[in-house]
Amino acid sequence: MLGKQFRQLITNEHLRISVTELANVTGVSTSQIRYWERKGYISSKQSDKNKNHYFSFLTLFRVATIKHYLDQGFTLATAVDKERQRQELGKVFRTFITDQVKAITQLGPKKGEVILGTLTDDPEKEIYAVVDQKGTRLYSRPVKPDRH
Amino acid sequence: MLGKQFRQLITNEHLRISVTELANVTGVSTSQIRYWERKGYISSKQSDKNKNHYFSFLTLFRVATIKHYLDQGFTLATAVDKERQRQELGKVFRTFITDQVKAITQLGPKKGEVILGTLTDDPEKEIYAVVDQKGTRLYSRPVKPDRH
DNA sequence: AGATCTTTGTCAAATTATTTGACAAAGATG
DNA sequence: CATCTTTGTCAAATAATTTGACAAAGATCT
Repeated sequence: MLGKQFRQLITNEHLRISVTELANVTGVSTSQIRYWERKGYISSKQSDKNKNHYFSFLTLFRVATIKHYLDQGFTLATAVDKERQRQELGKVFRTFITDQVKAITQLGPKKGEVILGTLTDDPEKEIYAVVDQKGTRLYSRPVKPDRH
Repeated sequence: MLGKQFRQLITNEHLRISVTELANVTGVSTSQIRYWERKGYISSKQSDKNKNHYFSFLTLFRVATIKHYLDQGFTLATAVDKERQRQELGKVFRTFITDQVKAITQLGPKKGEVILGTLTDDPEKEIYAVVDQKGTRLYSRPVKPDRH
């Protein structure tokens, strides 16, 4: 199922971006990133000396969070602390995508459905979102019995 | 709100990856990617001749989908056709993330909540997911009246 | 007030990564 | 057999990045 593949792409820990891209997307300069890495606040993957540094999506989230706190006026060390305390909202988001988004199916031209699964306190009800050109709308429906 | 920033990072059309990264993540070789671009099946951003080609996340999804169909035995042209007919599940997914994920909040250490909004056919009920180390669970609750 | 630390920017030499045109090759199709 | 599709490989040229070094501004400490 393609939906599963897409979700794996998003959460793929091997998906990585270059330092320049990280800087462009987050607004944190490459020299800041270099310094933060030297301080041990963030990490990158580098197969050998002089080779490119690559950053994971989770690191991207973390850098964006640290930047958020720096913009609020905190010192770098405090921003890093607060980011750590938040336990990486990026991971929450990733777990949600991986475990809660069950399937993505296509219904027709420019129309699809995202299946979110059953309610924990009402397992007879399944939640799904309809996505089309107007946006998205959330619905519930009774769980269909398995055909096999 | 940080949750919004994270969602913007995922759906950010300016987030881009290099051709080598696209090849690594999708399993499609760089010479295939070059050929597909020459054929007009996919596109990249390139600020000038001889500069790096950069691919958007949506293009990443599309390449992955085309690869999926090639692996099923279709010719390249047919795979591209089928991908076009699917209207890019990646866009469905993106719209879902952008419009349906309302907020991501943190409740405590390694625990958070993803707010999905109200049911269209029952606007008094709000759906949310609790994310923790066990995974995720979906719940509904009455909509709280606004304080402001 | 001076010393020290934090944080970020800039530079240049060295190295890696990518682009590009060209060509080969295998298999499919006409 | 000719032509097209699709992909791989090569090498020269160019871009992108790394790295160590150093400067600078502001905060903090003594």
